[in-house]
Amino acid sequence: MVEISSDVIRGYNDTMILFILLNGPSYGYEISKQIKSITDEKYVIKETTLYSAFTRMEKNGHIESFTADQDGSGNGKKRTYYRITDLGMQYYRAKCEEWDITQEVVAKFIRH
Amino acid sequence: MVEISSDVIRGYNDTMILFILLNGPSYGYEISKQIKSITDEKYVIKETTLYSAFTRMEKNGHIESFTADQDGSGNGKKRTYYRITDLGMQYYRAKCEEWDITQEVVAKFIRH
DNA sequence: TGCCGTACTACGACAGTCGTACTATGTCTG
DNA sequence: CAGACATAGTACGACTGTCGTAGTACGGCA
Repeated sequence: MVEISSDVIRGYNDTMILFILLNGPSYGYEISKQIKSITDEKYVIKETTLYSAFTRMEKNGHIESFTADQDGSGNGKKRTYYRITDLGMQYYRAKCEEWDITQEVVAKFIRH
Repeated sequence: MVEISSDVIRGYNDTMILFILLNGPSYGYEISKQIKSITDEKYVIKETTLYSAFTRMEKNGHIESFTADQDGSGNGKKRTYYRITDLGMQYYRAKCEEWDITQEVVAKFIRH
């Protein structure tokens, strides 16, 4: 099994998180499970990486947080949800474009 | 012009350097120029990044250094050349495989 | 009762990149 | 002839993102 080094993904964790949030607000634990399942467990984001990404991204204005119950009962435990902002959308789109270039560039140095 | 963030390339600088060295020994300034030209100036490695990569890679045993004159005259200024080692070759091949997986994984989070 | 899953927070370490600055030589140009 | 520019580096400290470790707290299930 080829392991993906974090140095490669570094710079795309935020993009992955934003991608998940395109489908509506979500929260830490759920996002980490989705990343795991989307990648067939080829990439599993570390908890600390994820939560520190939230802090950074909220500071950047790419996401907004709000708290809500786990169910709709109004008495349940609270969870911190995040939603993507307009700025986050812009950032996401820019990252997608950047990815195209990056792929091209790196490919020139790959020989099988 | 889409700029490639260093966080993405991080982890592939070494691979790029090794790729250049596949064609025989080379030295810092030459390698940086080659990376620039191969990528049509889409990626330009910083001097400090390059030279600190050399130190790291030699410590890792991925490259070996030796000094030689600029020309064959025997009186010229010395340059530090680097050549790829067997271990470096192995590392390079592993990185190429890793890249395939990385591409796949990141692609799942890209939407145009 | 104790463990697993959920849902986090805190803290400090580490690696790689980058800005800045400095040295030194050779060549080209006005 | 002076000054700019290309060549070929070294030194040092700052910064960012990731990660290891640890701890909290609640619910459900065996």
